[in-house]
Amino acid sequence: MSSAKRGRATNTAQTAGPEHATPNAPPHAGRAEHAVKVELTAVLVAVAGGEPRVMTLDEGRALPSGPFELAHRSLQAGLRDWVEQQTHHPLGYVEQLYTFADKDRTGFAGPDRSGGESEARTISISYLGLTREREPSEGGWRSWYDYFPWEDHRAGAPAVIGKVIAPRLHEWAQAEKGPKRAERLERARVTFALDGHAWNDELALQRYELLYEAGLVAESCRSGAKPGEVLPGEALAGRAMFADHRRILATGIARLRAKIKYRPVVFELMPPTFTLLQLQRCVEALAGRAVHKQNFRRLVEQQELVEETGATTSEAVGRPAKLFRFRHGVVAERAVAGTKVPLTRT
Amino acid sequence: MSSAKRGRATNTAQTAGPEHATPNAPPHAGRAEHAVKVELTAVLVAVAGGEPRVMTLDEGRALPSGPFELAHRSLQAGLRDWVEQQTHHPLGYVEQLYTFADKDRTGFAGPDRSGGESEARTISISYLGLTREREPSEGGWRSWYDYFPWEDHRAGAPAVIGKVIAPRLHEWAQAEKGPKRAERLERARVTFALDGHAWNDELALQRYELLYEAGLVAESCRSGAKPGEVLPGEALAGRAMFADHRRILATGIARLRAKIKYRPVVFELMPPTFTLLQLQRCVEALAGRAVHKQNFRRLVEQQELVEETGATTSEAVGRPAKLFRFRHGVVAERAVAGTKVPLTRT
DNA sequence: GGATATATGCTCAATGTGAGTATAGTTATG
DNA sequence: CATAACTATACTCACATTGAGCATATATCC
Repeated sequence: MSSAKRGRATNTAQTAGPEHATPNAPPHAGRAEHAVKVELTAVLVAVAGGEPRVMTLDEGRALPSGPFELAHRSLQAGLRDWVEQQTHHPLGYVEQLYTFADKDRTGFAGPDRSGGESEARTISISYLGLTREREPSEGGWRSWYDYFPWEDHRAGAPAVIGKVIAPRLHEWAQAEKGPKRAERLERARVTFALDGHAWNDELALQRYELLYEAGLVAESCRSGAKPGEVLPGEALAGRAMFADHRRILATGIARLRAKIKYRPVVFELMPPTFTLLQLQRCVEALAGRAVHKQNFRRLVEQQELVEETGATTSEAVGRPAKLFRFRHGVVAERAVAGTKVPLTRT
Repeated sequence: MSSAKRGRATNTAQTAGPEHATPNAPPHAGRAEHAVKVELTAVLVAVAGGEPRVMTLDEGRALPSGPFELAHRSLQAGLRDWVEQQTHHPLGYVEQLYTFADKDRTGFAGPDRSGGESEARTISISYLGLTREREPSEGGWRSWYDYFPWEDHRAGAPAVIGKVIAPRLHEWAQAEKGPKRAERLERARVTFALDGHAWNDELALQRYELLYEAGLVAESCRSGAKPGEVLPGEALAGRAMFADHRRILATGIARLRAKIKYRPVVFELMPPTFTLLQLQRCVEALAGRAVHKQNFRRLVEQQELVEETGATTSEAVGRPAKLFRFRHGVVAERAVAGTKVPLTRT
């Protein structure tokens, strides 16, 4: 066996053959490959002013992104390059979200959608990044509830769900019949907590996808809108984004909401010292729901994730609060173990 | 603005310009892109004979995989094509795992690693698939514990951990000093449950990565082995695989072990009817640890995921067991809610 | 000096969970 | 056919977790 036949990268062998007995030959070696474009996209999150913020470009219509290039050492390195170049904001904690390649979601054909002749495939690899805002109002940061107004349940369920979303999803379900109708109704009930179902903050992506399918967000009518579907009312839709960036944002929100419940990642979003209420507000901003104050403290303290600095603060009215900092040793341990969050039942 | 400028796919615009004010222009439009190869890889899992099996090719050295092609409608569709073509096994439940692109992990240069001049980038998108084995001993299926012998704790911690892994990881840690040594020791303790730490079955990937870094698996010495690292002893290593397929497999195992604890996916692996013990054995095979029998039944029943068929079976000795089937309605609901698994403390 | 607001400590009930005991219904074997 | 061996299934118990609420402490504001 020639050494040329086992190049370093997968699939470099150019000839098909019966050499399957070689220890390391990929089973499909020799087939022709097709190149596609690879796009890196970042959901960069910070919390400031009690709001969960996401870094955007182009007047809030796009997430930081750029093509994966040969010069990049790795996917993450490529992403860091793009984000730092586009936003001048350094990237801290980063984790991969999802890789999308749906044909009809990447495009953004409007009423005048141009022909699809040069149908190049684009694969979009998305990442979640966590950081702190540096200057008070650095450009580009927007509350993610601008894009998903129905996701903020900190002061109870938003009116838009009962007044607009529920009835229109109901119409959408009625457009089907039999088991398909029942299925649509059930999806709507579970994801939007209708008819007594409990609100599940981690279903942010499923909710967006449901609205997309039902034709209730602006992105629906770009290319995938089926005839007969309800068309979007701007009041409902929340802010739209370029291509499938809002879907990627929803994926990031869902992932982060799930993650804060079992891994101590809130730290990445907090200043060096903070009060327990600030920490709670941060969690509430992300989860989009209220947290039981006393139980939150109990949890944080019993997990030994924080320690007192000795100092106190009295920036607002009321009894001054102790300042805490994270215990980096414990945080590192727990990065692999568990952390939880106590919610309020109502 | 010309319609040519807003093609359907992301980044088709070829000229840079000041048109940032257009509603949908990607912020980096106009930059040159670089093509890379995209590889789809499947971790296809079944449970048979009380063992968790994974579908392999090439004498167990590779996972089913193939390049993403223009003809594929989507990433999943491409994956299904490849798997069905290579294994003749239909694919049921599928979920995306991770997208890898590390330069020094995709290759497999042995002692005679060929030059890296044509350094094409390969991105590898991996998926987890769940099915049932069809015929008794269809080719290609192997126990995943052949690849990760240290992961099977159903009959207690495997001897290899105490006898081989722990001492060699200790040596590896001693090669560093100061905080780095402490860090290595702590990683070893937490992931391999040394010094009284509890075994966490979901850390399969972290364990493999640790062994890889420590030079204790065969894959370590292909390209990334640093001088001064311990070299692999074959007894320890478990079965090796082509390129980074074993890492992908570890990712799949970790994901599946986490998933069965909160989502009813075991169903995909079970025959239409089964006894509760069979269901338990399936979960145990996946989790790699023993489950408390009575509590397992309590959990399964209280979650109303199964219903009696009315029939009983008496294939082995002992009191005949009732046969159950999954309640597909509830399963569909819970696909979004929760399911849990009671473990045994020891 | 209230009124008001936040901080913080403590109790309680309901539920979840790991574990053990007891009993029932089979097959294998002498 | 009695008994051993084994699996199925029911029930109990101790303890940890968790959602909720009450009580008290210490500030600011008017």
